[in-house]
Parts: sequence; C-alpha cells; structure tokens
Amino acid sequence: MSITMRDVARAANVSVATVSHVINDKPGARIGDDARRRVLDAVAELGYRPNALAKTLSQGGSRFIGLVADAIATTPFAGQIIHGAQDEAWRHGYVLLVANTEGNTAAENDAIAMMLEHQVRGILYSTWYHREIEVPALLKQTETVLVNCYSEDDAYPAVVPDEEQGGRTATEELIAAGHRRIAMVNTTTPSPAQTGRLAGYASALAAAGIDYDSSLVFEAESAQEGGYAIAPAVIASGAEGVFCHNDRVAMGLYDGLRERGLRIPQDMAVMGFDNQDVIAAHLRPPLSTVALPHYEIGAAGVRTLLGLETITGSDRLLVTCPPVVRASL
Amino acid sequence: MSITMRDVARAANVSVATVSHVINDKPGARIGDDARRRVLDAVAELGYRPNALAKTLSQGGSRFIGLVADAIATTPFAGQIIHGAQDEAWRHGYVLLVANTEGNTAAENDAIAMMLEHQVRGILYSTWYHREIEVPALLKQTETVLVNCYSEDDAYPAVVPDEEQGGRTATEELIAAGHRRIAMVNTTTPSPAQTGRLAGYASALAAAGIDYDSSLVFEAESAQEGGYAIAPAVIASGAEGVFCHNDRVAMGLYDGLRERGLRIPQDMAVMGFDNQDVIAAHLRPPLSTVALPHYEIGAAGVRTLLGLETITGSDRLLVTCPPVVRASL
DNA sequence: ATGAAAGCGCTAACAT
DNA sequence: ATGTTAGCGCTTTCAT
Repeated sequence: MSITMRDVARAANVSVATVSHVINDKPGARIGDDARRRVLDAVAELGYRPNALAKTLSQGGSRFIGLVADAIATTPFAGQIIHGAQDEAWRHGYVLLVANTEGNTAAENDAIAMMLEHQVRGILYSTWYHREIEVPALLKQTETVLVNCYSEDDAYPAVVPDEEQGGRTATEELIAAGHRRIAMVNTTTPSPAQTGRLAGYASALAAAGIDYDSSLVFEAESAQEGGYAIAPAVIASGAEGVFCHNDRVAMGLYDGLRERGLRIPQDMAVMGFDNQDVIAAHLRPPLSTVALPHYEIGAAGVRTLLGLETITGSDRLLVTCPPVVRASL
Repeated sequence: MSITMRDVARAANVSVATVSHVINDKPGARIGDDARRRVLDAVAELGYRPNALAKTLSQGGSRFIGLVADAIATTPFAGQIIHGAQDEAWRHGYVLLVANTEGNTAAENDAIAMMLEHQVRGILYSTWYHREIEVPALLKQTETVLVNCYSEDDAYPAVVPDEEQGGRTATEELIAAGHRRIAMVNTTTPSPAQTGRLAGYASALAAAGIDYDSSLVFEAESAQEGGYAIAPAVIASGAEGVFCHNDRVAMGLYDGLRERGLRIPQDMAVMGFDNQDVIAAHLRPPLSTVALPHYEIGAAGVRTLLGLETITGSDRLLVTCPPVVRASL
C-alpha cells in the first residue's frame, strides 16, 4: 500500500536501521554525511511518512492521551477544555483521543475501553460544569486526572476552577465600582459553584468592611428564566449592584430590570460569571463578568497527567478565574 | 508491561492463534467448547485487553477517522458536528481523531500530518459556519470529505446544510402564522447562508403569492449588535413579521423592538435561524427558529467517507434544516 | 559508519 | 480442532 521505511532504505541504498537513525536524528548514531543525504533525499522524493502506529508498537507506550467529555455538543465550555488540552498535549508530542459521552454511562465505558485498547498514556475525565462525580471503575486501569470535576475522596488528582476566588473577584469589581449595597443571585443547584461563589462574595464584603446581609442573597434557577423571575426581588432589596451566579442569569435579569424601567449600570450594576461566548460580550450593555478558565484547566490537566504540574496543598489544582470588565458596572 | 495474547494463550494452554480466533469470534474457525471456555476464563482472569495498535498494524488500515475542526472552542456548533461524527464513526467501528486548529494554517497542517501518520482511513475537514474554503494540499494524500464547507471546484464530496430550504421553511412559518408583510434581515457577510436563505425567503413568498418587496429586505451585521441597530428600520417598514439571518440577530432585534414598545409576537413576529443553544430557547418569548443540523451533518460526513452515503445530483449533500417553533410568532 | 536480526502484539494462511 | 509461522512497519541491540 503505502511507502514504508524499507522503500526508503532501498532507494537510498542503506539499511532500514540507518533510515531509522537519520529520521529520528538519533543522538548516538554516527551516520556518514553522504548516507544521510541519500536518505533525506529518498524521503523527500518518495514522500515517505512514518507509521505512527508501528512506531509506538515497537517502542511500547503510545503517544495518546484520552479525553472523555460529557457534553461537547451543548456548550462551548467543553470545547475550550479540549482546545487547551490539545494544545498542551501537542506541545509534548501527544495526540488527543477525544470521546463525547453526553453523560451516557454506557458510552462512557465504551470510550474508556477504547482508549485503554489504544494504549493511552492516561485519561483526562472531564465535565462541562464543575461538580463532584463518581469515577468510573475502569479508570483504575490507567493514570487519570479529573478535569473540571473531582471525586468525593479526592482519590484522583483534579484540576478545577477556583470558585471562591472567582466570587471574591466578581464582588470586588462591584465594590471597586463604588457600590456597597450588593446583592447576589445564587443558583438553586447544590454545587461547588453555589458554595464557592457565595463564600467569595462574603469574603470580599468582609474585606471591604461591609456587613453581610442575608436579605441581599437570592436564589434562582441558573438560566435566563431564573434571572428574569428574580428581578423584582432584587429591585425591592434596594441593591445598587448585583452579582449573578452566571451570565445566563444576568441575561434574564437584564430583561427583568429593563422591563421595570431600570437602566444598567446607572440604576443597577450587574456582574456575571462564566464569560459565556455568545452572550456576555453582546448584551446591552456588554456584561462585566468573571471568566471560567476552561482552556487553562484543560492544559493544566494534561500537564498534571504528564507529571509536569505539582499539586500542592490539597489534591485539587485550583485555577484562577480572571475578571472581564465590560460596561455593566 | 501489560497482559498480551501470549499470556492468555499460556494460561489457557492453547496457542495464540486459538486465542485470536475466539476473541474475534472468527467465522470459519472451529474451536472446541473446552478450549473456548479456557480462553474466555483466562481473558477474564487476567483482565486481558487487546492492543488495538498491534491489531491494526497486522491487519493494515486502521480504524481511525480524522476530523479537523476550525473552532471547537467558540461555538457549540463544532461540538455538534463532532458529536454526530463520533456517534456514526463508532457505529461502524471507527474512532475519531479530533484536531482543533482555530483557523491556524500551521496547526491545520500539523493536524493533517499527524492524522496521516496515524494511518487514518480518511479525513473530515470541517468549518463551524458554512462557507467556501481552499482545501489544504495535504488532504490530497487521503480520502477526504468536506463538512459544513465546500471547495470552489467541488473537487471533494461535501456535506452542507440546505440554506435555501431553511430560508423557505422559516418564511413559510411566518406565512403560516398569518403574516403577509414579511421582512428579512440578512447578513452583510457574503456566504452561502446569505444568498441561500434569501433565495428561500423569496421562493416561499412567491409560492404564497406574495410579491417580493426589496424595501423589506435589510442587511445587518450578523450579531446581536446588528439586530439591535436595524430595529428602527424594520419597524418603519411596516412589517408584521421578520425573518432574521440568525438567532443572535434576532436576540438584538428583540431588544430594539422592546425598547420601542413593540411586543413579540403581537406587534411583530420574529423568526430566527440556527437554533443556537444558549439563546433560542431562553429569549423572552422563546424564539421560533430553524435548526442548523450540525449533528446530522457530522454523521453524514462519516457515512460519505465510508462510502455509505451516495451523493446524487451535485457534488454536495444537502442536509435539511428543520423548523423549531416556539413562541415568537 | 552501517547492517543484520530480534522483537513489539497481533492476524492470517497454512499445517497438522 | 488447534498449532506454526510469517509478516505488519518500526526500533534497537549487537555485529561488523
């Protein structure tokens, strides 16, 4: 079928061993200038391309890293994780084997089995939103790193966003914009985001010498509908600014606020969370928010898998969520 | 290192050939019930897992299909294509090798080279929005199918959305809702979507016996900002309904309409296009739109590559864009 | 400085 | 019904 090393060897009038040596630029190999040139020429002429599969077979241990994702089709979040993981993997000579499971356990096991059969160096198990998961038993059979999720017992290294720092940052932005009476619209869904962002909100308030007022903390379904529905309550609270659990909630809140004649940011400053692509930059006014560093999380996942990143302190690597200031405060 | 077929053979007291036969359930192989049981037991006991790489090496031709995408990190569109492609690939025993290039030519060539070295059965070259592309020269070296894009000379099979049918469907929905004076907000960007959707709009009008009125056709940047800016003009046109080039434009238009006191759909019916995840279902009111069938496009791409799908007529396989009716008309 | 040969884990004739 | 053996394309040790 295709051109093999043998063909090159024959064309260059050398042995396959020699070809192998020059192609891989083997350190301790003394190849004559002439032979080297002949090989290189033959490679170019024949359009030779090494067979990566054969290579890993003979070397043992492949250059694959598996990435199982639970939802690459619904949000761009998983895409960003994949992007970061891939860039980092390539940087180290690895190729990503991606599998999308859409939360289906059977698909998940198939995916992991497939990766194992392809001799992956390890597996990155990722979720599209930060949460606790039960680690599939199959993952015991290879090195694995949890990405954007973690197991209860922290039995595996995990890379997750620093929710608390993110919540603190969001609140600090509101404070820096001159507000003191700041509401928070939290999610109704129990999650690290729910507790972490709230803790960050509280700690930023405390640091600024503002009393925590529980009547300023609301809960709403974490989507546009939730934000819209909570608008009256937020207005009634007399808040000057509000930190929303995520950008979608902020988007719904925008509608609710405007419908009641409030202007953003003059009458109410709004801060989001996630920096979600299709939304944040395009609301009116553009939404200030805190970015979820998915790209960086994916990249850090690969580094952790390859033993390039050391997780100090807890067993989770916390990645910083940077502020993205636009015009809503 | 790991358990090989030899280990299983030894444990079951048979030859590797026998193991291979029972594991692959080879048709024309007569294996004694006893031997078969012993092999199966040994496999289970040792936790044997076949080495997919070795397998493809000896069989020739791997089970990989490459998918190069230009933007998996920014919209969920690419994710849906990947999802569809992966499901279909798995169904036929193939594994997807995904590479994200974010439009970078160097990354693209690296990706294709990598796939070639991994002996892919073929490559799916995809873009996140439907457009004409220049096919990378490297792709000549393998079977390739264009997904959500096409080359000027149609030198490669391509799978794309049926923009014209989509535009027609969108307009028909507006007509079915009782409107006759229907505006269209087209994009300013030259593209198959621009011409196709407009053609569909015109043809639906014609079919309903409504005169095409060029003063009802507007152009706007295809994002929220464009939709917002065009709102006054659309209102001034006296249209009862408007077909927007995409959901983001519709989202901006919503703002512009409401700001001027118009209610949707009572004062103006709105139709979108794309059925974009984070937006369409969550606007107020939920947006009626036409779905871009990315999942199906990805799946059809794989089928085309495997020769399971025959492209009749032109060299492009047109995939239908189905309507998604919600509350905006 | 270069080549011969063994072997990576598996499949597929071909023997027995 | 089961085993032997020769590759698949490459790397690597050991000769020469």
